[in-house]
Amino acid sequence: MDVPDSALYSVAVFCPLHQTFTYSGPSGLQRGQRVRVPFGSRQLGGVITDTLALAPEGIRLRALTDVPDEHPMLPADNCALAEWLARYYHAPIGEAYELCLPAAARPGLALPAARTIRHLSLTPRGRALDPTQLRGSKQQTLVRLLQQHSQLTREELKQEGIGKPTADTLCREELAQWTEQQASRPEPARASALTLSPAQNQLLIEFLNAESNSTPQLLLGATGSGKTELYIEWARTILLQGRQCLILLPEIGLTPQMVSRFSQRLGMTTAQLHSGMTDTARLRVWQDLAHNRIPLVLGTRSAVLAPFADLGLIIVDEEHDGSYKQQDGVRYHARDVALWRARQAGCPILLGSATPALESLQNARERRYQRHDLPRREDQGDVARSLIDLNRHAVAHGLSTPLVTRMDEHLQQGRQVMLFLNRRGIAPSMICDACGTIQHCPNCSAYVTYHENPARLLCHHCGWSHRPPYPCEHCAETRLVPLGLGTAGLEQYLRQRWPDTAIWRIDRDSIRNPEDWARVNSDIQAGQSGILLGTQMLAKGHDYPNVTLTGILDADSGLFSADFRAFERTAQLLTQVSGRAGRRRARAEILLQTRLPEHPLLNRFLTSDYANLASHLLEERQQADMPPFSHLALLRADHPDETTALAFLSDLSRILPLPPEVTAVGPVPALMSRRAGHYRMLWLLKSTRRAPLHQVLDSAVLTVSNGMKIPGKLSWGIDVDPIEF
DNA sequence: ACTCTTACGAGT
DNA sequence: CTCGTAAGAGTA
Repeated sequence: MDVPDSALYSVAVFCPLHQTFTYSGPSGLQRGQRVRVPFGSRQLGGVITDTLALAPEGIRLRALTDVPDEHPMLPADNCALAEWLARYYHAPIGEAYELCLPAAARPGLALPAARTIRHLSLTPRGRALDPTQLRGSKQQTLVRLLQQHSQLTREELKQEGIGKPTADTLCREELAQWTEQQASRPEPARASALTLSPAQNQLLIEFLNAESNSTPQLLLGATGSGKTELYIEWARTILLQGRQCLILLPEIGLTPQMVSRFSQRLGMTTAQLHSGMTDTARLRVWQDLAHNRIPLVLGTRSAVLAPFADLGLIIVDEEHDGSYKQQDGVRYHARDVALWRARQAGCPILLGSATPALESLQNARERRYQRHDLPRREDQGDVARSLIDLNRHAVAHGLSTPLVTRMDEHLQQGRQVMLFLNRRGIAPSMICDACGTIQHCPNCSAYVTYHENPARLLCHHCGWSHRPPYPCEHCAETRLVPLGLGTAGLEQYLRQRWPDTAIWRIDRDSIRNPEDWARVNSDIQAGQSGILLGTQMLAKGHDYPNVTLTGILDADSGLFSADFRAFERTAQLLTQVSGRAGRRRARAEILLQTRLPEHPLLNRFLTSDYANLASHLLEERQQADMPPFSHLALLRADHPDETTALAFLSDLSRILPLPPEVTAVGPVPALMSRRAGHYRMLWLLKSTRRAPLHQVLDSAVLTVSNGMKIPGKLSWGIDVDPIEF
């Protein structure tokens, strides 16, 4: 028998609006339950946020159309998380709730009517493709497309003969068994003294003591100091209490390696959450975490939004890493979300890095965090750093004569040499041989790069690509030649100059998946003499104990950016790259090629550790009244037409009253002023206290949603604590 | 975001 | 006078 719709609910509807909507529905529904609602002429998904006693006036009350689950899909903690995300990042409430659900559980996604792949005509490059005839990654891509377009599950597709089922990587009810095994181990802290160094053990005891207070712990652990072992041993004690651990990592590339280290040392299977998994696999982990069937998970950015039945510890590895910041939609920072979650769950949190963000170091200075330092292990040799003045030495193919001499010496001794060049491709730009014009991407304010295998002009910012020959944008002659040096170009030269030496290239083009990483890495670890070269992927990856010489080919490349964080990022990158090498006794050296041998940052880097560099940078930030000594937020507007984007922000800046503490800059063009055919403008807000900043952002949202006219094709948004301009 | 409504210009 | 694109408003 049908129950009449007797109750009223506030629903966060999955659409980009900054309000909830009221619906009638059967009584007894709870906050966090998924619903489907009529919205205009559409049916959209949403989540119940509240029960109401009476409806707002002047609305046409409509009834929920569907309640797919018996119980709330989002636990109370995660509803609170969604509300906080919407409030802090000034995101539409429905988008914040949608973000907190795994993709496979977002009922509002528009689903095409077609249920069978027979009705689909997928014709990439104009040719019809039969997925059963494809193999490997091509097939996977097609399977993903088919899934999106056909609404078929992976299993159903498999019945059609397409794709293979996902492997079950989860650890299910092993925990009781594991805990029993652990009982035979001695007391945790003492047990670790078997396996941990005295310094590590001391820190572990400090961490265990810190569990009772709510201060976040900051671990400044040099590369090679053994941060990971500490993570694992702290996690072990939490698991033994029967509570859950969340370990955040910046990159999907690092996850498999960490998963196997955790699994091995803990003696249990560990789960992972990252964007490389299928939606179904992620949904399964997500639900197992919510029901306490998984004790520990390693994951990238979005894992910080997962539900936990009994969260006991959060660890954020490489906490300074920019990939923790989401750059579209709800622009959250996973480290900051993690801090909020730890506070809410009342559990300890550890931020670890060899090169912490200046924000975190300042928080430690102000005693908001407790700082711990972990030095390198004693058996590891020291590193000598020096500059090579490129104004005084000949350079061929990016390598100065002194660097080549040192490379030959190290290679002859059977050592490995590492070359760092933060540009991929054959060349970072192309110049016209006829008129000298450097070529731009037709859609972005950026240079095109040149790649080979296959030969292509590429834009690294929008994905534009063109097969040569390509006419010059200025004179239309087809005489473009590569200009400058990228990692692929360097590799070509190295193979020619050192034909009998092993060469390993590590960048996004040569390392496409974790398997590639693992293969190249085990090759290098085998210890054979050779040269490895790569982009910043080198800084994020593994340790290379046999590398005794590191060459930074262009130490200046990070010093010219208009971004106020450029020096911080350069200091972090140089420190991380340097830290990869020089382990195990042998004295290692680092050579930085520069055209600015007097540059204070580079000179300080020669003699100082990161903490010392950072305190100088903090002083500069304080002088400039920039973060962490002030807070930033920005309003962005994108439009195909530059004046429209500008006009929108100018109007807003004229309308909105600014509290005295808030200063505004602009509107100004973004550092990359045009991207993918859209002009991007920014209006920058700065304040010493956060509250007045949020006040301005609130009134901006109010102004735009109530009555301010928005031109078509204009997309606008708010970025709180931005890291890109 | 999406879709339904209204506005205006070229074509019959 | 109708069809087609474009800008605008509203979603409970």
